[in-house]
Amino acid sequence: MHYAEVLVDVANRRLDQVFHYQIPEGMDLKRGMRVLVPLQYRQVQGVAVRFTNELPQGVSDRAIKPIIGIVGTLEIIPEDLIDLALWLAETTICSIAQSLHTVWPLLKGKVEEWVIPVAAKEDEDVKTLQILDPESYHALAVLFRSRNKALSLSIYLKRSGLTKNQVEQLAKQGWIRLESRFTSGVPQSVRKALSSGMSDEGVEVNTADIQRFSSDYRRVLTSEQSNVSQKIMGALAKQQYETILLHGITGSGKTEVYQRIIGEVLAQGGSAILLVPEISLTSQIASYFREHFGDQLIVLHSGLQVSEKAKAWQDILQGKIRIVIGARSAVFAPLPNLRMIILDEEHEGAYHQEENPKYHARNVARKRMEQLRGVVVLGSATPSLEAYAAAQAGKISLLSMENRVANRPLPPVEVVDMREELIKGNRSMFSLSLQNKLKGTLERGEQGMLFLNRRGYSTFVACRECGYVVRCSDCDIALTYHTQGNSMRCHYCNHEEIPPRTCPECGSRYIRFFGQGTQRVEEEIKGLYPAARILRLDFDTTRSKEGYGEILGRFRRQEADILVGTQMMAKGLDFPNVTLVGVIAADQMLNMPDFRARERTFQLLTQVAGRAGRSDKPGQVVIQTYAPEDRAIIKASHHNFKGFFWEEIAYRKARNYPPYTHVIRVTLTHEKEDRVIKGAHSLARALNQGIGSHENGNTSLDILGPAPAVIPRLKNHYRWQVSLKGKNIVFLREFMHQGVQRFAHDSSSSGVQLNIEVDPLSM
DNA sequence: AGCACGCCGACT
DNA sequence: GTCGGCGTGCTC
Repeated sequence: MHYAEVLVDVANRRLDQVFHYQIPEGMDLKRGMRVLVPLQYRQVQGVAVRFTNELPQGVSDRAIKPIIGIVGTLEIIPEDLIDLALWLAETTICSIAQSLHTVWPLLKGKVEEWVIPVAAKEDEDVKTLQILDPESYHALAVLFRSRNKALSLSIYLKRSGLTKNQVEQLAKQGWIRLESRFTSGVPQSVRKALSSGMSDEGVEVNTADIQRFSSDYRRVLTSEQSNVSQKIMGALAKQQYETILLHGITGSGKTEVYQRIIGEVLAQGGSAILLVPEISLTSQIASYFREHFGDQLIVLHSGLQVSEKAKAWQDILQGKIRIVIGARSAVFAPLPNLRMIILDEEHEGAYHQEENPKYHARNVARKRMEQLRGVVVLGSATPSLEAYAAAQAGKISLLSMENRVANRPLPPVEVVDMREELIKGNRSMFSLSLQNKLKGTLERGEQGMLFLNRRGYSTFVACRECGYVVRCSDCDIALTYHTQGNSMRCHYCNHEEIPPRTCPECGSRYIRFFGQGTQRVEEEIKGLYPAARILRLDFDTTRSKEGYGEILGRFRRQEADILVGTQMMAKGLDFPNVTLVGVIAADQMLNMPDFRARERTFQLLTQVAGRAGRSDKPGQVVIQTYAPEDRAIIKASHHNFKGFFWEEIAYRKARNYPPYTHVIRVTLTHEKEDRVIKGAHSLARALNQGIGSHENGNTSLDILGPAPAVIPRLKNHYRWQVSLKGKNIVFLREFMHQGVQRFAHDSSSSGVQLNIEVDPLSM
């Protein structure tokens, strides 16, 4: 007997195994095909992954059901991508259904029940029914009146007002037939949507950036650039997997290197993927590459319409496209003969996906290139400690570019100690030095950028009498005051409240706003320089008002003198007239309760500082801080990445933090507190059972918790945590996987949601 | 996930 | 008595 092994498309850990089905006579089933299969009471989609003559123990031959049919015969999932999906589910500990959908988005579409009237019953019998059972008659009339004489069950239930049971009764009596149909998620109108000639995201293309890139493109490569390109081409020629870290300071011209090496990949008949951290950055870099590579190139990211994405995928599969530029999800692009994946700004957190499967594009790129024997290039001016440490350990290669292209100097950075400002009697948000420099910048008709990594007006609202802090009723998070609408908002769930006039705890009138946000910066600038024109760039303004591109466009056209914003202002922006950059409170990031806070502060300061003086006008940077002696601030002010790296990596090693250790964190959530607590204890027990049954004698392993999560309640759900900590990530994953499987079979697990994070980026 | 089965409290 | 809520179990 020949069976097909099928992965079913149901996002549940308990179904993460192959199910065996009979292959009906005459069915031409191939590996990677999508199939419709019966699973208990329903029919589900699945992917045929293997053929076998054997059944696993405990599965009897009589239990095996036949495959119902093949779905979309043309779309066969390539073998390496099936393996990639299995690897992804294993390494991120998510369900196989979730990883399959991520690796192969064409899997969308669903099985639906349809109601079809039985033709023979239409005339005489229906009239009889009208007399005997008027209610059913009306329900049937709905169906016979519908245009195609068939409706999906869900629509039919709404229109007829029947319950599912009543519909099944009608089916038993022979009036109607119930049938499962597969509705593909890809509309036929695909072509139409794409021929209208929009830019890649339907966003206005930024001409200033295109011009900048174009002039760069015509330039001959510097010796550093061509040297580095040669070395990467050498790696490519070996036809072996290799990861190369390209550390090049801001303005050293990494983009031209990417262009040169992608050209080489194409010349060898291969194809390549270039990843950028954010969707907003794809269009400008794509315009630059399009000048050279024309329509062999496509932009791919999650912001595209379903139809656009489907069309793009079809073009890629048919070999019409050889370069894909996109955000992290583009790392899965099924390019034939893929030889290279480049991650620009590899240190960016946006390469990590927060939803299942919680993957890091860097790891996926490495896996794909291992499979296909290609090259991964990681580019950054401020590499992640992880990547640079791997390079120092010889696990990946390191190439450096230490000079800027036109020999433009990096801007001088002044660090201001805000404690001294207070001693001087200056109680404003701005140091005297920053005030002076702002004044000069405005007088010269130049522009400035002010950076504060906190939106809203103030960070919390509290009573000065009793210390009561206003918190979100669903999340237990301190609410942030926004002048807009005079409201307090929860930055986790967006819950909104009017601030109280008196303290709800003690009744005092001393309710005050503490801390500072971007709205407050805007207001204070207006007070100091009434004539200055100000724009604000943060989550609130980009969402509610004109949006990101619009605000940047206005600033670029110099319709404003000062741009106030959060970290979304730091990335890849190039405004020639900006000569002053001020960081209002560098400590805000530095003091986050996270061992990576210092690394992030260094990266952000370096990037923000890089916004000043990008043309021939000299730039200057002011960093305000209460911790001027901190290494992140000192090294960033000296533009000294290597110095920072060696100090910080020593600290990580001494404290046994990543990359010297690994963590898997599980957050359990449920509406009811007692259910989460029970669940968390049960999971901890399930994990503890693993100790001893494993050969973990010389492998370090700690089980931490169960304990309430850092945010104990979020969106009306209680949260508890259990974590694993240890040296060997492969062992940790396997250990956790088995623990979770045991937990899933425990009764206290039902209804409790698990959020599993392997090597979480923030702790 | 999605469905059936079985067990308990509050209604005609 | 029985309706319906929820906890439990199973899927080739």
